[in-house]
Amino acid sequence: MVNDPFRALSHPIRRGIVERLAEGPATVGEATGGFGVSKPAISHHLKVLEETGVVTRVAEGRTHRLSLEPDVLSVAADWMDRQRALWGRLFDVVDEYLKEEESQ
Amino acid sequence: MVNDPFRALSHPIRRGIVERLAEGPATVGEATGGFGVSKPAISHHLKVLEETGVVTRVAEGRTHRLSLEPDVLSVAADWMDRQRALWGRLFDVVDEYLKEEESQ
DNA sequence: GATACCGTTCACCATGTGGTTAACGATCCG
DNA sequence: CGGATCGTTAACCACATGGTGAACGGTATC
Repeated sequence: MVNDPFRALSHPIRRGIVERLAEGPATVGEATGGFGVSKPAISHHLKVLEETGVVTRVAEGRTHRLSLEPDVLSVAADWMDRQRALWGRLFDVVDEYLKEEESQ
Repeated sequence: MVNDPFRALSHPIRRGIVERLAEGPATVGEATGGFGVSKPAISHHLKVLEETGVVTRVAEGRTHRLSLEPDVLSVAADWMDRQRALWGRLFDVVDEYLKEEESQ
């Protein structure tokens, strides 16, 4: 299960990187500054984001330009939507049950 | 970061359990059958789901009734929605970036 | 009471994860 | 050329994760 967007999002630093890239492409330095960890640690998180397909990278001179891959993230977003649709229906079932209780 | 729904969802077996519970409460056996791992492994995954607040449990005789906690899962679902709203605008951002490149 | 069943805990193991410092390669700039 | 900058790789470490078989505690069933 190497290509798993949920795995990519399971660490707060990686979610932070995704948040910044959701606003637009950025270099490694721009996208990862201020997390309070060393550069190798950042490099590792970027590797995970690349392996899972969430982020792509293009070398530009001595910097790298990072971009989000919405299609891959959509796999996770769509899964969440499907589950939410189901558990939302559970609320309705409970509501109906409670109304039936009241009317008796 | 112990109470992190993303951590709960980072393993396919735990997502499978969530999928089943999204259709309604179930016992451990009902919710976790057929994953092809031993009972201790299942027990551990349930522990993670409980620790992260995604699942609650009520003992009923010798079985346990598991229920989903939508509020906790909504934290993850809402985050995904916010990001998706941002990366939905991303196509325009990329267009602008490419136009700036061309005009230079 | 004996036995089967549901699910957990215990002890253990292999691997993965996340972090560090040090060194490196490549690129830009004086 | 020489030095600063961007980001990676290498080597290492501590801890978390995910799995197993064995044993256990309650609860139902006969």
